[in-house]
Amino acid sequence: MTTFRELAPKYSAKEIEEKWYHIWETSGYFTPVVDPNKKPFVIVIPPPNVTGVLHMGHALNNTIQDILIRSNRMKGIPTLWVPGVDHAGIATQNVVEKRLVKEKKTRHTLGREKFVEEVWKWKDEHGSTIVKQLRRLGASCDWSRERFTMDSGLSKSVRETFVRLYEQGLIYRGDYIINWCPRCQTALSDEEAVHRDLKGALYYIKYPLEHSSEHLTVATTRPETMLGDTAVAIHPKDERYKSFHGKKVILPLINRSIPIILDDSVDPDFGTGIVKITPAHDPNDFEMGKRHSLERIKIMNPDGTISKEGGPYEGLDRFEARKRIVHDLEKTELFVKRVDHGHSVGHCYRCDTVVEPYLSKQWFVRMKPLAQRALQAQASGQIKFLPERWTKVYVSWLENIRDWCISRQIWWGHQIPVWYCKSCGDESVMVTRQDPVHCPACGGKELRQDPDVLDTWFSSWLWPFSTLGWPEKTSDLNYFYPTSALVTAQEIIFFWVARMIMAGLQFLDHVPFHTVFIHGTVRVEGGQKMSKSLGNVIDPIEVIDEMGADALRFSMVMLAATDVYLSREKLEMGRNFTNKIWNATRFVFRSLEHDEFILSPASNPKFLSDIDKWILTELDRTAQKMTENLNQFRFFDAASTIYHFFWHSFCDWYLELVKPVLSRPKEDSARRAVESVLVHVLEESIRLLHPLMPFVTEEVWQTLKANIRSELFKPKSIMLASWPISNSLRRFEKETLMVERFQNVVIGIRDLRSRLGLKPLELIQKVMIITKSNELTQAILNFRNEIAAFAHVSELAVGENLKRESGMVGRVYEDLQVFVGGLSKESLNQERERTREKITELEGLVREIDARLQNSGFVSKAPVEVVEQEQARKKEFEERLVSYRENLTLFS
RNA sequence: GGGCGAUUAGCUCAGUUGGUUAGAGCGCUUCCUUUACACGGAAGAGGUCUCAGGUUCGAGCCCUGAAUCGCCCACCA
Repeated sequence: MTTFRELAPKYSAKEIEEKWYHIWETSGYFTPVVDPNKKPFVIVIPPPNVTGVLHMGHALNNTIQDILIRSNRMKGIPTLWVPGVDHAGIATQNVVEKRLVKEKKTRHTLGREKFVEEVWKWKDEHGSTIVKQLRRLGASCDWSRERFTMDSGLSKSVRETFVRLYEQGLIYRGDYIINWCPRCQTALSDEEAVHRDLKGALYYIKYPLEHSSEHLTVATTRPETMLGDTAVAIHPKDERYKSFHGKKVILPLINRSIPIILDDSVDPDFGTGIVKITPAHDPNDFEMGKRHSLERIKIMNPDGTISKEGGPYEGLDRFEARKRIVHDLEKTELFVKRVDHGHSVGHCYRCDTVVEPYLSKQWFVRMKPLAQRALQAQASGQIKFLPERWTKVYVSWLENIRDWCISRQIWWGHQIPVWYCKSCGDESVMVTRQDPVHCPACGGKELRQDPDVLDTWFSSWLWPFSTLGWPEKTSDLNYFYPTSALVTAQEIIFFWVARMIMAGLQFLDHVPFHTVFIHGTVRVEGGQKMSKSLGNVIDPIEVIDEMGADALRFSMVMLAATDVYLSREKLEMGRNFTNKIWNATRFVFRSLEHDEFILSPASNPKFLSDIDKWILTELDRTAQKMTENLNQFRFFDAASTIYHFFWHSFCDWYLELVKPVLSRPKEDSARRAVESVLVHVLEESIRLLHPLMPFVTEEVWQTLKANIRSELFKPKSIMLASWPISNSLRRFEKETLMVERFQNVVIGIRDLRSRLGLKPLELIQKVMIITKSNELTQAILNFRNEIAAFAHVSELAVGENLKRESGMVGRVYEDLQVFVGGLSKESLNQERERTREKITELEGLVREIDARLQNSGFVSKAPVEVVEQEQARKKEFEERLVSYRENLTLFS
């Protein structure tokens, strides 16, 4: 048993964190106790990639989730946080392929089956890295419900979803232009092609008119695609080119005759107003090709080299081909010019290769009908974004949604549940829940499954219900769906959030969550995103090793009101606060002489001093504010509320004030009361802090529990202790006001002391406090010992009608004045100047208020309270002015 | 091209429906090793709230415009 006396002088985060996390997990505290009479609080984790390692974005994201989970759990609500990992198709495949390269193997030499086995092996060995790291952060996920997007249950959800959508006519297969990554050799969705502005060039090339010496000049940024041109297009109303209508041009280098077509989509103002059309390599051209029934010539292989359709350029890499084509054209009269041209080019979000618009046969989900319901759900208030402005991002994406390309030409992922009959060909498509054994059309048994796998997001979008057992009607699904909140970053609103909402509505007729909380992006100081490739990463695990998880969590929350620009120094805030908590605890513990305390001291006020009542009142206010802040997802405000209370109210004032009391004998009743208050305030503070800083608070709480016999410590863990509930009966407003007066007196004396060059421990001979009422005089006298101790004063005079002595300087408050005497001439001169400045300042303020009060508009239109308030302020300032002016006369 | 956000102390940012003399952390200055904590304590300096108009009795907050920065979206051949 840890005893109070044994509390280590230094907080050793590592040991304590490991100890408590292990106990929490093995005791099953993360697993909710289902209570049918209570509405549960549920979050599903944004599943990190199985290839991932914890970065600061995860640290922030999961800290916020854990705060919500832990605070709700303490409120006695059955609370579930579902953890899991995403199989991250392309990313994982890339990682494993890279490892194979070291062994001089490729996935093709291994074959599909062996390769997938390799990936599973890799997953088993390395895939749990991030899951372990989440534990180090303190995340109170229910690990007994941990899921993986490729596990059998989730695979079943994926299959069910695909089949349903297919049956509903919402999945189709077709030849379209998609984004193709020549390095990964797979299709990508529009969201996976990241557009970036690049410096490129616009090449002007003459296309000679057939049977004529005339020519048309086209402008293109991708000259290599001309190998696949099957037309040139002009705007039908473009007067310049009217005479070319119906004619043909000869494609240079290839010498193919291609038509001149008329199309409204041509912008006459761009380039020459003439555009070359490559239907197989450009989405616009593809559409135009459909309208004009143009041939589609694929001039590129999947690896980005020129295909045999490219004639003399066959085999060249696409960028090499571009250079060669430009070079070859330059040798003819057909090359006009090259001008610099900035344009936006898609890049593979996984490997950053420039993607190619590429014609191929892919599977798509028809998104419009799904988007419709998702928009409706938002409009009817079933979905709320926080902060609200993200609603607009969500809405405009859904309004402009395009079909989702879901097939990927990789091997790691959910293979598409589609079979083709070898004898009937690709047109006979079997899409079934059970693997088919024969072709329903011809009875043939030679079936072939579509080799493609599904986009990883096709499993992620089912996450809020697939993790709970859907499509089975499990009790988990019944009890925990829909979930309560989703916490994520802005980057995946499209990828994930919007699609989950669509899936929830489509498959369960209910939004998957009600609140979407979007937190900031973590960046490095200077503004870049934190990324490995930039080498500017601050590793959260290193920070945890060095400062502790609590420090990291607290700092992140304090910083994350908006996007976070992180630096090492900023993280010290949390470290320092952890240290403060630990040391305050040590102080409290070593001050305790008893082992039984009044654990709700506020209900026994007769034993309490005004100072006790003040700290209890502040504590109650803190509990109330924190609860409100957390309810509104205002994590920064919650954190700064408790930070301020604990550090500045509790440590700086209360602990210092009670030190003299704690030097009294054990039997002293005031001492006894103070001990109770200390235990009470400390205990409740750490309960308030627990969602933010789970480890240090558990350690402190358990030490209290081990040494104090009380109902309060009945729970086995602070995790299971109750969330403090604010109660006006625990507040002492009048005493609190008095303590604030007293604090002002102390601050005033200290200010004067420091201003007049007196050392902190140098005794001040005389302090005089002039009050405006006998009541206040008595109140101040109650604090005479504290004032003497705090301000180091040998003689203290308090009263309403005291005579100020010449040579004393003072500070003026609303209803009292503090004077200090025994000063040097130099100090007096300085203080005289300061008093003059103060007078000028107050005169200015009074003039301002006067102007306001004389403004008839203000008096007639402002609320009565505001007018009265202004009048009161004026009166107060004027009184202070009188005092300061009188003070001025005392300097002589 | 469209949209969104930001602009408040030296730095990083709060400031919730308009209403006292605009706050915090870090940094800075002065003092203090007083037995919980120097990862600390006390005191202090520091702001024409980007600019220009407007609404209002009253604007950091609402409206219009401008500038600068950042982010997102987009089929700029």
